[in-house]
Amino acid sequence: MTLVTRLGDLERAVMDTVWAAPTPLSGRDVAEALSSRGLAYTTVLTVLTRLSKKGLLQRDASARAHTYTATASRTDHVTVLLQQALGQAADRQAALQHFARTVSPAEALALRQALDALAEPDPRAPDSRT
Amino acid sequence: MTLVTRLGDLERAVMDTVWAAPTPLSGRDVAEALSSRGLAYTTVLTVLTRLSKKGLLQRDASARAHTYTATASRTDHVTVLLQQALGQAADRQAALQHFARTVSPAEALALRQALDALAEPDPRAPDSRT
DNA sequence: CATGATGTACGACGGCGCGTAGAACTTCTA
DNA sequence: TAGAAGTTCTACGCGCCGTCGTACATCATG
Repeated sequence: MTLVTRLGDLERAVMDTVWAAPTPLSGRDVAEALSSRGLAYTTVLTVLTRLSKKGLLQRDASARAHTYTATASRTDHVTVLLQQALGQAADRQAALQHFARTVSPAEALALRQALDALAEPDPRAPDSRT
Repeated sequence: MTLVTRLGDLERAVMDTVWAAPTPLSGRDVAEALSSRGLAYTTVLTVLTRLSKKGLLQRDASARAHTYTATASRTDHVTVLLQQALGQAADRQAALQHFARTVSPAEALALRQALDALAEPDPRAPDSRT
């Protein structure tokens, strides 16, 4: 089985469209968003269906025009990709360290913050809502 | 053009073999290493050639039996994969932060160390070889 | 109710990447 | 000089993906 990761160009464009939308989209919606590609409507439908079968989209068929939502956020998806990439390493830690040296300063900072938040699991009382 | 990333199963196995070897390998060497797959010798040769064309291997044709070396270390390769994955994100920093929360404690530590080393660019004198 | 309009489902085709390998051609080497 | 050992080239099959067309279902309306 191919990793869930495998996305073609059009598939990615469709996912981007869905991810960018705040609400479920119909095939027509997606087709319109991608109108610059001059695709046949059914082409978009096919891709939508394939993405659903791959588990990346969830279809709501209650209405006549089915609507689609992403099953995972784009960030979640990227995390999966990152983990998969990391899985290719012989030495995961070494790979991470090497990778850390390739990110931008801003990204390094963001990373550090996330790690800090991990290390100090909310020192304040659980309901410090005062 | 497909990203340099795309490796098939056999291609990956071949790369793993080459990466694991301390010295350039001949087609015969690789074929032997993968003998458990019962592949024809020419199959291995074909893959070796394809990987060379993809730039992942460098061929030394000086001897009769050509030898192959990886053009990048496995860790370098993984770094490319990680960057590519990250490139899929809409918000790279957010993606990294999300990712940071998914790594193991040991990996988090390794990451932090690398980031620390980045922040404090070698306080000691350049040639502190004493 | 008859008819478009709008939608979905299914099947197809072409191209490409990858696993797989045989055949042909080139060198060594005993 | 005849094999052995290597390489190159060509090719086939399959699965994925872009791309649709067609057939069938359903809805809104005059």
